[in-house]
Amino acid sequence: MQGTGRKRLTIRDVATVAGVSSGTVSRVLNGKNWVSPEARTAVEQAIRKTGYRVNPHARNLATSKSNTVAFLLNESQHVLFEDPNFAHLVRGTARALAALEVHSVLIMAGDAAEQARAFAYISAGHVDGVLLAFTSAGGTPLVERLVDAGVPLVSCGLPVGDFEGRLGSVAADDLLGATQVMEHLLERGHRRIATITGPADTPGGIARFEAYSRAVGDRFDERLVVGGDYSRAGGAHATHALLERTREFDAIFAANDAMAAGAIDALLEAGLRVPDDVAVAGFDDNDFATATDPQLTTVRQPFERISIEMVRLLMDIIGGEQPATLTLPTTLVVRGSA
Amino acid sequence: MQGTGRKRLTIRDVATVAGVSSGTVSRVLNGKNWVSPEARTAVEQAIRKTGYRVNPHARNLATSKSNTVAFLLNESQHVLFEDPNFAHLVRGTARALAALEVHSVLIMAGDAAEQARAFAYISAGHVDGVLLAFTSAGGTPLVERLVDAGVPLVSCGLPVGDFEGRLGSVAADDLLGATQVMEHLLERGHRRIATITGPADTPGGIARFEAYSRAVGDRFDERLVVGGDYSRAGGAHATHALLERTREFDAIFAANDAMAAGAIDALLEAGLRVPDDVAVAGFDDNDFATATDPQLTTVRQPFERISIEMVRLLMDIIGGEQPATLTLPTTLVVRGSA
DNA sequence: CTGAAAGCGCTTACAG
DNA sequence: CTGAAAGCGCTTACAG
Repeated sequence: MQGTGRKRLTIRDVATVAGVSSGTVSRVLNGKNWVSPEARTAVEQAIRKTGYRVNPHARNLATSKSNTVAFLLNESQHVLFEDPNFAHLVRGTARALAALEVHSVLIMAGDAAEQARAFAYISAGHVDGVLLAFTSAGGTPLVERLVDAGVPLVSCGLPVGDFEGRLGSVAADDLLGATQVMEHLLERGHRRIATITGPADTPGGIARFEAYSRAVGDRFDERLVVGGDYSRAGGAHATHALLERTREFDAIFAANDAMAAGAIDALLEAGLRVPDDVAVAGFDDNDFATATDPQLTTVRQPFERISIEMVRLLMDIIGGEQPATLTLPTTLVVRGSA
Repeated sequence: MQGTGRKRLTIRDVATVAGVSSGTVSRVLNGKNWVSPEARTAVEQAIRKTGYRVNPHARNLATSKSNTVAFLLNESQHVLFEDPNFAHLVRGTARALAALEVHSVLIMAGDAAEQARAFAYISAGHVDGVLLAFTSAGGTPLVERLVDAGVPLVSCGLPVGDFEGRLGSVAADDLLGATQVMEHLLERGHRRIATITGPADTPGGIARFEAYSRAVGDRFDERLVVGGDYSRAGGAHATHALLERTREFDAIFAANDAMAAGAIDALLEAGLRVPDDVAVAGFDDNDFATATDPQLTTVRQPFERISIEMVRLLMDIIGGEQPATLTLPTTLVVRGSA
């Protein structure tokens, strides 16, 4: 990669220029303290002068670490690219990793063939650990193999399956968040609150519905519960289904913002006013929340912090710590829709 | 990564089990022919038995290659994730690379900081070459640095800027494709054809407009030309603008499918029928083309083949060949919209 | 066809 | 604080 065919510069070249041994060069490269100020500056100058760059392969071999972390996309691209939460997470973790000077790469593993390749790549030692988002059932086999192989792993949200204590995870407090919206809806005087749930095979979907059930208590009416798939179209569809069953509800709590946006679409289409006729609340506080009219009352997931903590946890695990689980608080964001 | 803390298996362990020297193990690993059938099977069995995996860092150091290629995302994620062409390309090239047993990683380089990190990562030798899609002006500086550093590179479409002969590229024949649609429109009897152009800083945008101009010839009327940004919303917006200027047109050629879909949105909204009042044609033949009603008449870009050729070209360049430029033919796809 | 050995470019105890 | 040296796990001429 050195432009012209020139032989690659090595640590020895730098040592020669600086008038020290290669061991010393390595020490300044790695920020060790057992280096005299003079030696250090001599080496630093030599590096600048020669344009030396360390050879990662040699370093990786010597340390048996790669100094890079993978963000694993174990879903079909399609699904992920449409999800703004996912974009936040990829961006946030990349930034957090960069601050620690560790590299990050994205690895796709949508179908079985890709999963096999991803496993080979990761377990061969190309990366020191892996970050994971939204593990749905489809990605579980890969995660299982990775965990079994002893690869440090942290996911956003608990993955489906039995991984207790074998991988780290950080998630927003779904129960708290959903309770916050429900209490807000109740405070505003709503008594017939419908809900559009998330998929039943996702921890978030389950917890948010649980909070809903507790909040409505005795008034629980299963006609007011309709299933969704976290997509905007799904939210609209669910709302239509709801409207066909009954018009006797004055609020909808959608398990995420995309579905809440879809609910508003459907409500407006049906000639209903939001929030006057029906209030709508979501969950996430992502791009969808401000793309509707009225904008969404919702629960903010602290993605920035989630990203940072995911990275911190992963680095801990790579460093030999036991995998921990972290739950972060959410905050209610009140806008026009409820 | 070896599950428990066991010492990592090496080629020597395999050699011992197989009763040969480590050199021989290496030879079968690398598919050399100077290995007797007996030795080969003995080694293969030993590998299976021990579960040995080669250490990529050691191999990379010895060969000074990484056997991995990067797909560089030198745009904000946002833009790319919404573009179905991009998804095809990433998927297609990953598959083509996999067939050659070379790894692929995605690297994001949206802002300046990420670009700097991407450059460091790539030029350090982590990858042997890089694939690039849709180089717009924003990504140019990075591409320039990479090219200067002698990194093998191939882009889909010619990048903006002066890179002649210094990077490979493969693209569909925009001029041909756009001419195909225009001729189809003309054959159907349309005489007042409007166009929604792509951004003027993209080669595709320029070529498609060029073909439009040639096709309309003397009848060129600048009121029928309106600028777009390749997005669906942009296409709708452009169409509204067009309708405000004049209603005297019987067809629209949009420079891509997303804008064509937007054009249909706007036309229907204005109470016009497609294709009866106004015919609409696009370019790409991607997911948008079949998501409209009526479905789009458009030009198919052979993404599958583009992907394969991009990889082939890149491997050639990595192998020491000079960067080549490849232009692939397009085909007209006639559906209901025109 | 195969073994012994050098070499890839670092890091890191080990002496001093 | 620093140098000499071993070691990381492969690949690849070089002999044979």
